[in-house]
Amino acid sequence: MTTPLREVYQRLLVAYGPQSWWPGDSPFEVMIGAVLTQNTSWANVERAIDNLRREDLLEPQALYRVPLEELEELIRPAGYYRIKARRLRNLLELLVERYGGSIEAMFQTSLPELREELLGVSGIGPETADSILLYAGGLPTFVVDAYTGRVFGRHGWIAFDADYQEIKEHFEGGLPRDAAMFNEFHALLVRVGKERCRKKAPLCKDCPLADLLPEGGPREPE
DNA sequence: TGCCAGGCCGGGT
DNA sequence: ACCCGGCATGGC
Repeated sequence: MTTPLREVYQRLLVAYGPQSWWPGDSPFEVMIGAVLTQNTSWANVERAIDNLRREDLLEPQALYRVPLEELEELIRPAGYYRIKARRLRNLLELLVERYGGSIEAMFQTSLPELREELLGVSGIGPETADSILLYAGGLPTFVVDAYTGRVFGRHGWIAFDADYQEIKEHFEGGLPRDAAMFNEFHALLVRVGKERCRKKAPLCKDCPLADLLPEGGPREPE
């Protein structure tokens, strides 16, 4: 049985409506948020971003010039603040030193090339890279996160031990290469994951995908 | 109180 | 090629 990708997408869209996702007033802000939200709730990320906004630091050159210790204190509410300050700095070095601080210039680079460049930055892994490419750059790459694997794993559509690349290819291979749809689909998966597919226990009652569950209810990892 | 949140790295087998 | 500890704040 092949995964009913389009069916899942349609149901989520009907149930929840368009998510108009990834709050951020600019591509740069979205990019910063992608790093800050690593394994962290968005509410905490917003506090950190608010701190940066208050100091007028949501601009590449300005943030690049902030001393590391100062950056650490500003983003502290987002957690992992020391390592994330270093990761932001690494990313800013790519943006400023290679692209002159121009987001527009950065996104002139082709999707596969820019993806590799981002992955070459210490602290930018596949999900963060894809989030930047899709949500800041509007480029058609599918973002996989913990919810994606959990929702599809519990329905038996993918293996629980499938790695990032496998899951990504599962989606990209079964859908048209459309950035707006990738954007919406991932946002909907986070929505249904948060509300109906927590780590501790699945809340399958009233889930828009409930009747697509396999016999015997949701699957669990070994 | 303890568990969890929109990961990723580096060192050890 | 895996496996695992470390990283840190705030909400429920």
